[in-house]
Amino acid sequence: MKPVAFDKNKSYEREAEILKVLGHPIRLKIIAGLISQACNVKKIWECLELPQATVSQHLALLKNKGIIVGERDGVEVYYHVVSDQARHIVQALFTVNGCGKK
Amino acid sequence: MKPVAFDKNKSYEREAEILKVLGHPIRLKIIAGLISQACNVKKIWECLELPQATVSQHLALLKNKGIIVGERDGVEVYYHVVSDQARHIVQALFTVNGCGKK
DNA sequence: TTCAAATATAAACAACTGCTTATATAACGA
DNA sequence: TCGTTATATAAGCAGTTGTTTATATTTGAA
Repeated sequence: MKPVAFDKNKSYEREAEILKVLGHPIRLKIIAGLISQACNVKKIWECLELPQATVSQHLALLKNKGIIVGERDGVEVYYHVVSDQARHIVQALFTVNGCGKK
Repeated sequence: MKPVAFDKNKSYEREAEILKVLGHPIRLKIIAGLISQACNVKKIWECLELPQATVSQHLALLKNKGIIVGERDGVEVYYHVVSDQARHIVQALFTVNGCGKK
């Protein structure tokens, strides 16, 4: 049967959470970067010219939501994107141009 | 030339804002509903069993970000989605299953 | 062991968000 | 005009978020 347009029962909690996590300029920047190439933490904060702690905390958030994972290689930790959902969202975000004005 | 992976200059402000606005369970519910059919305010808050003011405020937010527009028909206001970007994001969100775990 | 580099974590605090409650505005019919 | 319905807006407040600063942890090299 067809889904109801406005469904009070379907919660959307999980889906909203993903959008919310990606909905921050720094995290979006990080994810966009990690989609194009896995990377260690230092390179990220150096490239973005942001404090190390700030970047680390954003990475922790993304990791906790299952969007990225880190792999340790010696002293460094390389992060890469594991969520196809995140990849598709970012792709959708950038393949459509502008704000929908006709 | 190829884009740099981590670009401190590209700001992502606008893009992050769209994700942020959609990244709330109620607003996501509203948008998902409006994508499948334009609707007036009363029907929305009745279907979702939410206070009128709450829904109105979320609608105002979505409207201010250029994601929906309202059209008045007498006393009622019908809202519909105008942002293709929003449509694509929601589509991406629901066509990919789960959280990227392998 | 000791040191330095890379990364993570914690505390504090200002700023922002979302809800509730109350009130305002708009449109229409009697 | 008045009352009613639909919608919007505002104030207040609790809870959340993001940044800064400081400290902890992990690893490898000397």
